[in-house]
Amino acid sequence: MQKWKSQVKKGTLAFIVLNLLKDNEFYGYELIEQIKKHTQIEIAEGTLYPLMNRLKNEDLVASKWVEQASGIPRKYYTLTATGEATLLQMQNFWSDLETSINKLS
Amino acid sequence: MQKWKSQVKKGTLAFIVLNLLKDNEFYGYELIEQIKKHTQIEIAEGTLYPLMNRLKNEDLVASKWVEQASGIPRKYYTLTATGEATLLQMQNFWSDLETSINKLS
DNA sequence: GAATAATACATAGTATAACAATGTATGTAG
DNA sequence: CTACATACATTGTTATACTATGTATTATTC
Repeated sequence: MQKWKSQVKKGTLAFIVLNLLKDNEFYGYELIEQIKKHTQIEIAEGTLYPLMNRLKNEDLVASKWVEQASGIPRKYYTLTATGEATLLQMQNFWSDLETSINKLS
Repeated sequence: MQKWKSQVKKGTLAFIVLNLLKDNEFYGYELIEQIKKHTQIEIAEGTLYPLMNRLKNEDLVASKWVEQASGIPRKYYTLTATGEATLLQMQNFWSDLETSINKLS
C-alpha cells in the first residue's frame, strides 16, 4: 500500500499544486503544509522542490523571490496563463477518471 | 499533458485492474479492452503484462491458464483474499483523495 | 492464396518522478 | 548551547509506464 500510494502521487501531486496555486500565491515550504492540510498527503521536500522546477521549466508556474523582514527569503509561485489552461485540461481528465472509477466500484 | 496522463496511470492502473477483477474473471488482453471501454484509458500490452506479474507476486491476484477450442490459451486472473482486502484500503484512500481534490477546485 | 490485421502471450531497454539522505542557512525555545 | 522549525536545494535509488520487439494462431481483405 505504501508503495502504491507513492505511485498515485506521481501525476496527482502536480495536479494538486496547480489547483492550490489557482487562487493563491504560495512558497515551496508552505505548499508542503497546504498539501498536508488539505489532502492528508505528506510529501518530502526532496519531492516538492524538483516538482516545482519541472513545472517552471514547462512554464506552468512562475516564481519570484520575496525577502523577509527576518529569516530566509521565500520563493513564491504563481500560475501562468499556460498553467491555467493546463489545469483546465487536467480537471477534465481527472473528472472523467473519477466518474469511470466510481462506476467500477 | 501526455506525460502527465502517463504519470497519473502509475498507481491508478493497479487500482482499476483490481476493481475490474472484483466481480469478474478476465484474461490479460481482455483487461486492456475493458479498461479502454470503461475508462477511455489506452494501455500498452507492455504495460499490462508486467503489471499483472507484479500483482501476482504481491499475491493480490491469482492466474490460471484456460485452453481454447481454437487459438492461443488465455491466462485468466482472479482476486485473492489479500487482493480484496487491499482493494478496500485503496478504495478508502482514493475516496479521501477524491474528496480533497474536489474541495480544491 | 498471400498479405494484413486482430488476438494473445511475453520481455528488454528507456524515461519519469517520488523518496531518502544530505547539505546550507536562519530563527526560536528549552 | 542544543534542539527544533523554517526555507531553500541536490544526489542517488527505486518503481512503473512506454516503446520496441518477438512468438504464435486465427480472421479478413485484396
